[in-house]
Amino acid sequence: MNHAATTPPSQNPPTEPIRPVAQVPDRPSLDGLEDRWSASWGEQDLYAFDATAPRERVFSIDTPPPTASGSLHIGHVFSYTHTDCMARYRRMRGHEVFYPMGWDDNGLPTERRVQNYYGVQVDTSLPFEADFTPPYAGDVPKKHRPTPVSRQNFVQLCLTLAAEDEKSFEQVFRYLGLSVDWAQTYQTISPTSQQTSQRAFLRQLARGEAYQIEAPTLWDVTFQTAVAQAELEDRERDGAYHRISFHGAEGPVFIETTRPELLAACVALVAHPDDERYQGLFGSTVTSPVFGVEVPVLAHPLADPEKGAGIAMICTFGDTTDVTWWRELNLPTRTIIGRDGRILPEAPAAITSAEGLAAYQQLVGLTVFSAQKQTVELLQASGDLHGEPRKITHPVKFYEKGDKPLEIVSSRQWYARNGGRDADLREQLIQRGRELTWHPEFMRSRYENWVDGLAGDWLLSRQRFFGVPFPLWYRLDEAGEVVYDDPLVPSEDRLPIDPSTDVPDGYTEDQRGKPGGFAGDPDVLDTWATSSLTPQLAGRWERDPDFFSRVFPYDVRPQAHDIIRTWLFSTMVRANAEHDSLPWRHAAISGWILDPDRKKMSKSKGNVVTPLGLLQQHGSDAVRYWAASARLGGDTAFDEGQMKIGRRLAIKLLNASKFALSFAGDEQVTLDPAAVTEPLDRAILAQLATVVDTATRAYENYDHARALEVTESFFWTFCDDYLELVKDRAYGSEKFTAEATDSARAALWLALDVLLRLLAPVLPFATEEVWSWWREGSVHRAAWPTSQVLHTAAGDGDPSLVSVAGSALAALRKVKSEAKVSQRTEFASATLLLPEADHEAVRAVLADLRAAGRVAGDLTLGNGTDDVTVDGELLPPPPKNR
RNA sequence: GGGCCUAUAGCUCAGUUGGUUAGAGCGUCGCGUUUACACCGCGGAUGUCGGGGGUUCGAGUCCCUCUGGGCCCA
Repeated sequence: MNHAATTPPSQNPPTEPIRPVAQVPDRPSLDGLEDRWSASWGEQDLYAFDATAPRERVFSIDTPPPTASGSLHIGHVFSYTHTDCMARYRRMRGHEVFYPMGWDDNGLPTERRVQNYYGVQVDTSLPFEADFTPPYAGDVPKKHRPTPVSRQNFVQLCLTLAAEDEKSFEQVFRYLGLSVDWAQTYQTISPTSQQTSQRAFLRQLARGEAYQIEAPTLWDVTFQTAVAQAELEDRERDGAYHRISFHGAEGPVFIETTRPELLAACVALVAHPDDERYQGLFGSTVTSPVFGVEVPVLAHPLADPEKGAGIAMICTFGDTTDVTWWRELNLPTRTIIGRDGRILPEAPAAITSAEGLAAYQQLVGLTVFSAQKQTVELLQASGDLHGEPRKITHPVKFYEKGDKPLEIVSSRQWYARNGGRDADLREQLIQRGRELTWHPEFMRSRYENWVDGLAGDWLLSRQRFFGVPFPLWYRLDEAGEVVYDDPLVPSEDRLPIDPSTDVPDGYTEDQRGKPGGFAGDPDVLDTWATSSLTPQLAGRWERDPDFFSRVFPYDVRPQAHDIIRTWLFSTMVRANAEHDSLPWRHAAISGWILDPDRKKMSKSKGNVVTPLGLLQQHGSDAVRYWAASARLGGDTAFDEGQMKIGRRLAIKLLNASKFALSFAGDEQVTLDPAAVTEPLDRAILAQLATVVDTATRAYENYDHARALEVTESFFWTFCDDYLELVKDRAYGSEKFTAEATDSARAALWLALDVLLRLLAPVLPFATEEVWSWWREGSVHRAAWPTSQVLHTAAGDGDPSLVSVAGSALAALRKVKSEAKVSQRTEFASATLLLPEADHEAVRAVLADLRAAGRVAGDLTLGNGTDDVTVDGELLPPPPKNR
């Protein structure tokens, strides 16, 4: 583990100016703090990044850009709070924090939202309409048939809606109190991002990392686009094994398949080379039923003897195993499924018999689903379907955003090397993963697991409308056919370009689409191809080299674990290739929010809790408290109870602060360690010194939850025991000397000063509010506390005094509680029974105990156990007021 | 099938490199309107640390194994 703590740039003791007179409200309240302080921070540019800071003083964050055209959910609030706690801690440590925000408005989610919001659909054949008004805006009736619009109009709608969504996101994040520098915002679709993305692609192309190839490709028939491995997910689906007979020289050969509709696309049968049942068949041929195509029987180790009949038909293409077989066994291609998911009009050339062609005609134009039914009927008619289909459930590959099973079609696509076909590169990327410090550590195995399992290179091209275009054109030969081999590439200074409107050098617009002319690449880049460049986008790569050198490689990438295989991995691939470096030093991986049933929270569950509503209901500090209570990597229950606790903590902080500051009256609060003379006061500060050290160590180790826990737990002891014990003394009761009173006040103020700083990252609003009562400037630009001042004040004070005194106080309270009388009831006299070893400690705080326990007469000590008890005489309870 | 995480009070979770009698908050029950705080305070009760085995003077903690939950990959 890499625990190397960053050397703090400044370790000055706190010197932030103290106001001459503290202004404490009569009734402190959390209400309205979010609006007031977020506005104030904005006006002051409190979180502005100073781009002149030297790299070693910069702490840079590669913030996840939320998908602008979705909606923020509670998971965003959760993980962004983790990041913000880090950012605020680092800022207080004296780092210049680079904390940008991005909006991921590029890609399919935006397309989908625009379609649904405006009730439109792209028709690429339509021309641009300058004054186009969409038929609806968010109020599309159910029965509305999408209005066709041109691609350019559609893109404009995407940009318009994304901009609106971004505004509302920013509002939520400001309300949440994220200390983002809002001047550093970027969008993944902006011209600058397109330029960066296209530039990076051209570099990949120049280095030979990007290439195009005609190959079987996973295809989503709904979205009409190719899909990459990283976007796949398996879903359990019902299916059925159909037992089908092929006709061999020695009699029928039975295979079992879940996809009988692909029979016309069958190119071979395959069994495991060791499978004794089929030894005699290897090398022979059989004829497919219904279509009458002769196919070979082959051996391949991927054939699973346990599965079905142990012999399978290979079709082009039913699944990824078919693709492997097809490639490794050099099989022909017989495509029957089109890109719309329907059976193609043209039968494969291998089907030659009249019966076969007639049968194929019955399938043409059918969906996969209907084609299956039809094929089954054909098989039944020919007597080649045996028995009832045997129902099973099996994993089927889906596009993660789609709802129809993926098909595999052969198509020309762009790919980028990512180690999927290259053991050296793969090893290099795994090594990069080991250079990265993961929080928590075990998340690295997710990464390695993914890299190890890569099945091929990164599919870059998408057949969509809204996205970053490929910055390429192709020559058209004399027949008007596209010449793919030698794309026309723009120089980098022309970027960004749109090949559908821009013209390659040496050509004119009127040559577009003409024989001997050119054609633009119609595709857009995978959104991850742009999102993998967030360090470069936010860091102004190639646009401002000085700026870039101050932020890159970044200090930390915060994100959730579900996108390790996509965002994290692809960013590693790009940085490794382009910069020969890690993109960041640390990866801080947040867990997920689970609903009370321990399931991942999702919109489809109909959970209508909006983040803003939640923040308004409980207060931002309260919600942040809930989020910050969870350590990195831990999946966490959505728990409003925890938010209520956070709210109480924030309120308690206001009230305890008011109490401590009230003792100054019209005098200036002082932070004078020398004034702390009483043993109990020194004890509490000694304990707080340990808290500071522990919390600091925790933050250095990206463990905000531990820092909060130790601080919070101290704070409650501080309030419940310490404040009660010193109350009388701090008020200046005549039972105490002026020096003793001053000691209590000094300790309270010193403790408050430190506590506000410790809690500032988690509770930015309440701490800023209190800070403003008595300090100049913002607590969020104040120095993180060190234990030094506290040690000075505590001297040789024994921190264990606090707990000894606390349990003695609890024993006194318990007597009253059990006697069912008010805590104001006085003891005539009392004896504390506790271990003799503790007597000396308790004697040191006896006066405070007498006051807090309201012992009118003597308070003496006797021998007892750790479980402190009291032998005492209570006076009659005081009369009830009012 | 391979891998990762997780199992501690009714609930949510802490428990450092093994070290007496296992903690916190919530909830619950009882009491209390005390001039920081009723968005409050005080006090009480609550556990075979998932099961089994092992290492050790000593295991919630380390090892093995079984079981449950969650996730990633195939």
